[in-house]
Amino acid sequence: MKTYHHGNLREALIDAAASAIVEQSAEALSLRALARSAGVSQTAPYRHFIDRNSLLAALSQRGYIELLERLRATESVIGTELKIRAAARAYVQFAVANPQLFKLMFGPLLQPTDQFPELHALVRDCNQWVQRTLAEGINSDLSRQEDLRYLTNTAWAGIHGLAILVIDMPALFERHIELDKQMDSSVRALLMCLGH
Amino acid sequence: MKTYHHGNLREALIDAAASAIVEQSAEALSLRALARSAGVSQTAPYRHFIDRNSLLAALSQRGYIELLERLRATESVIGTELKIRAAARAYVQFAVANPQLFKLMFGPLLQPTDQFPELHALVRDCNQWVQRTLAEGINSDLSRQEDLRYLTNTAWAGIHGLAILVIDMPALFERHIELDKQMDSSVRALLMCLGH
DNA sequence: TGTACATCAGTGAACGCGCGTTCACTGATGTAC
DNA sequence: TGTACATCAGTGAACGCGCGTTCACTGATGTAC
Repeated sequence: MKTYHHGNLREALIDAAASAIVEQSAEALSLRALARSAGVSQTAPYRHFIDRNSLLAALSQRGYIELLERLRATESVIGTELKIRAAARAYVQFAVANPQLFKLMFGPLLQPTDQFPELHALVRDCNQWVQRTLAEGINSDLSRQEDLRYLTNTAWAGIHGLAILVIDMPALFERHIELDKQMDSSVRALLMCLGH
Repeated sequence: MKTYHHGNLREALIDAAASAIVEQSAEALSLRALARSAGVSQTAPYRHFIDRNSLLAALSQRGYIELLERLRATESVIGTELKIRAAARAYVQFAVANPQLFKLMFGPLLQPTDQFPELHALVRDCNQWVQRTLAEGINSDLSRQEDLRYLTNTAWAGIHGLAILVIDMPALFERHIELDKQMDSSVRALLMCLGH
């Protein structure tokens, strides 16, 4: 059964990392542990990744791909407000479902991402998707193009901050606070700030 | 000059930690390095802290004390909107000035804080101050008390998210984005969401 | 004022740990003729 | 179809690192009489 050649070690290692990051922070992941859980010697990973950060970059990439999928899936929603709402919820739900991965993706560990071109492109795609979607949701005349960016940043910060607070300060959301209602409240604020 | 007894090693170690955290994340701080930079053997810290986390908790405490000072200093501002604005700016400015410390304070490393009663009390004070200040700034009738909390969480998330994005995704704020203007935009959104 | 002694705050050696990475290697696979 | 050989994807030992923490210790300080 066991072959000398694994066949798909690269993917298997990223799988192992994806499992491990459910319970530990990305900083706590070690190449050796991942190799172990893929059933392979500790030096085998170096056939597929030049170093530890390259593997983490691949993991982050996978996260961005899933996040983008979830976000793009909301494009079919009809109506500006409902669309924005669906996108914001998808964003927060992804973060809550994958807290450590989310923090790897939006954290400083792999930044700047210039070193990892594929990841870099995905980060850019994701940022652009968010900015564009929010910009399209704006319902008021802006005197200048520049103001648009401040507005979309503000809106994004509201959603991103909710995600981070839920992950890092769970105590805030314990007493009778339901995440669904909290998201509704935040989405309402977001829409208001976009002029709805 | 050098005495065998340091005299104030406890504070000196926290000082060293405060210096070190300017450039590294809290995770990267090591007791040994801090002892070294305090000019003391690597085991000396154990006279003052039972373990590494206790020292980090003391550092976090100091951060909360400063943040609370900065926030309380805004209480003298006259006028609800200006007061909220000043508080939000103080919060973000503290985060930007002390990014790694801010992340230690609001991050998962020391959470739950039950283990460190003094820190725990400060965290609670800070949360309460923020919630109360935002609640006092609300300018609309709320049908139920419960809704208040969702609203203040939303408002806080907006500010906290801005702080985190500025720290972790600096690329977002590079092109012609001025932090001051961004804060104004976020504060405007915050006030709008509180009913102004 | 002097002395015996308890206590406090340091020291330095050592333990055991897991890590990232390099190195020379070997077994498996694919390909040219 | 068979064989020689290049290439690929693993192995296992080893290096050097810094860490948190424990231990028995010692020098400095404070205090009771």
